[in-house]
Amino acid sequence: MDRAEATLAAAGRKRGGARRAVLELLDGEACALTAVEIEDALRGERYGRRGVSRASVYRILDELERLRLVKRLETGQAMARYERACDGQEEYHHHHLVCDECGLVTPFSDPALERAISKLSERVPLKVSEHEIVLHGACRECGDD
Amino acid sequence: MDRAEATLAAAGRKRGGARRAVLELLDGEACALTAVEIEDALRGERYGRRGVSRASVYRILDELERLRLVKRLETGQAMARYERACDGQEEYHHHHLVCDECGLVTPFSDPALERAISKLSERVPLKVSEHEIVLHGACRECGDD
DNA sequence: CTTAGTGCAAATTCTTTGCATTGGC
DNA sequence: GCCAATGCAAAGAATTTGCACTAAG
Repeated sequence: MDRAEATLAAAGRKRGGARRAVLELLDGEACALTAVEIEDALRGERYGRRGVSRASVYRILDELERLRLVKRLETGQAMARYERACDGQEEYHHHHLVCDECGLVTPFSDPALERAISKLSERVPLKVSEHEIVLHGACRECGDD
Repeated sequence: MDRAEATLAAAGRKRGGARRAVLELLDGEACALTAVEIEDALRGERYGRRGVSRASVYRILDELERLRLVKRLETGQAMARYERACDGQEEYHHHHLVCDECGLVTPFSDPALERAISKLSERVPLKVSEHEIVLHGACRECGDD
């Protein structure tokens, strides 16, 4: 949140209520939400029934992504998801499990995997800045045969 | 290819020229293509200038994906990409490097990473069937500062 | 000849843009 | 007051669907 405020100010931005609401929402959310989920959540009481138009949601997310305050991710579910970026904060870094049956998205993290990724990143023909890992399958609910 | 023919036959499908062309194209391609790239490629000489309507391309890819003959992947580039599935054939299994500047997509594979993934898959609340890894960054051309 | 395979065009869905208005500073 | 921030409605882009027609078995 603080970093967000600072970065935005540094970018010469004013504080809009809508953007503020989006930031607060994502800050409190552990995992990735879709634009529509965000729009709906902001219509709720929790955020003062403020309501933010969908266009604004997209515009705001897009800007936050450029400022690296938000990370956009694709889970193979036709719409993009967004979550706060954990700039450096290891404890927030994670990846996703996606249930292909019901669409449930859950976060997970694994040090061994991160180590493998970072070693790999050094010997690949790309200056790696991000990585995204998605495991697909059936969740407990759906896959209990 | 053979497996494809067999699977399709088993599913009671007839052999259409369009689907055949898509299969041949993907079979010869090492990495993932977008629907449009596929459509364009099939218009070319190599595939008898057959030409396959975009709707068919999507329909065919969708079916092949359901039959697990093709793998769909999202690289954060707004459109999905498709490549042949390497059912069991370890030597074909790979992941992707995406240059966020120019959009170049390159394949790579890494045994250590695969080991980490498979170990991880066992202790996660999901019956994992697939995994997808994408490294984002700047390629040689774009990131040579 | 029966059913899958295709093309074409219209329809959907997610996302972006244009333009007028509102609101920080 | 000036420029960023928003809302609304229209525009776009990728993908899907409906329907008529062709073709494989």
